[in-house]
Amino acid sequence: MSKLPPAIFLMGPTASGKTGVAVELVQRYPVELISVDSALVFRDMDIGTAKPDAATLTKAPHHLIDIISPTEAYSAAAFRKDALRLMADITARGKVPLLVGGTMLYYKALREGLSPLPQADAALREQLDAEIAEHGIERLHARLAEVDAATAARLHSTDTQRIQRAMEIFLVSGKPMSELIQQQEQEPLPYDVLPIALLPSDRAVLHQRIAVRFEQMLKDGLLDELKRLRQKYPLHRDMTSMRCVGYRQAWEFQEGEISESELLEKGIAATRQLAKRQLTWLRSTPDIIELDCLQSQLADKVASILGSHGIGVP
RNA sequence: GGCUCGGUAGCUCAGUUGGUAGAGCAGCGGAUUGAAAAUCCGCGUGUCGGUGGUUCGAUUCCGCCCCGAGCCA
Repeated sequence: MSKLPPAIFLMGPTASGKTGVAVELVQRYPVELISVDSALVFRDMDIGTAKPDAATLTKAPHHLIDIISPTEAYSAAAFRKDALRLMADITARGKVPLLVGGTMLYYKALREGLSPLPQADAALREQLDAEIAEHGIERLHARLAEVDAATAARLHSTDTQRIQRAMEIFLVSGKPMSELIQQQEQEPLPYDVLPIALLPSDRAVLHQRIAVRFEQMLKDGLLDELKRLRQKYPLHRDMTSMRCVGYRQAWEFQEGEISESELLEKGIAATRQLAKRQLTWLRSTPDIIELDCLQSQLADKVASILGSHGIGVP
């Protein structure tokens, strides 16, 4: 029996109430919050990301919120590095790291590690973008097949992003991705992880919540927020930040490409689709403790799970 | 009240010169290694508005009825 320090993962689809639970727990238990969210990292993107408000963040501070500009890029690898550092600090302070958020790839990268692949190369990506625009993705897929047949066979010929990434890996490192990923990072996560998933027992209810929340975002000024962002930063619609659910559709509306009712409909649909993909991840996540996020007193239910695992008793 | 055009999947519509039908979107399932709120893959039975008639056979042709839009009174 190893004596690894504990860490809590609080997972769940968008609009499942993760933040509310985390905020309650941090006030009752010796835990510190680390956000696991690829959209909350962006500064000045508050309404559309459903970021906890300033007052909430004051009483329940989250690490890894507001850490980069909307013009910058974050990544699963950057998250892993940041989270490992923060978790070590938190543990050293005698507290328990509570990771909360909905970016499932980040949890996976943290738990299982990442292969030693080269990091993103913005200039090269631009070059490949141009090539794809001119010759099409099929041709890049064919080129990839010449240098990395295994990866090309694994990827569908229309999966632009992964084909581009695989080619980037080869061009930067001189080695095929299929070879590099054999060398999985060995070190397991040095924590005793308690993974909890908040899942809706009734999908229709989650959908209803999503609709209400998106309408509220529009009332709260999502469009104004995007206007301010575009004034403050040199944003482009292809940037990661501007591909976020809500912002993408708001951008389309501001460009006159869709109507206001389409903005509402498409924003809500995109959020539902996000939730569905998050649920797919959760089904394949090992060892999770499932809780119905639609029940009342959710935080208490989570607290009792922590208690039964020896967390929270001072 | 008369005439015209519509009524087909949850939505928008295509189509069947008569052999019971298919796209997009939505939805559902899946994949997921430095962009992941991204990117991609798979899944299409629905009283073809209702009812009578013609026919071996009607969603398709004809009659009547219902509903919607428009024009004329």
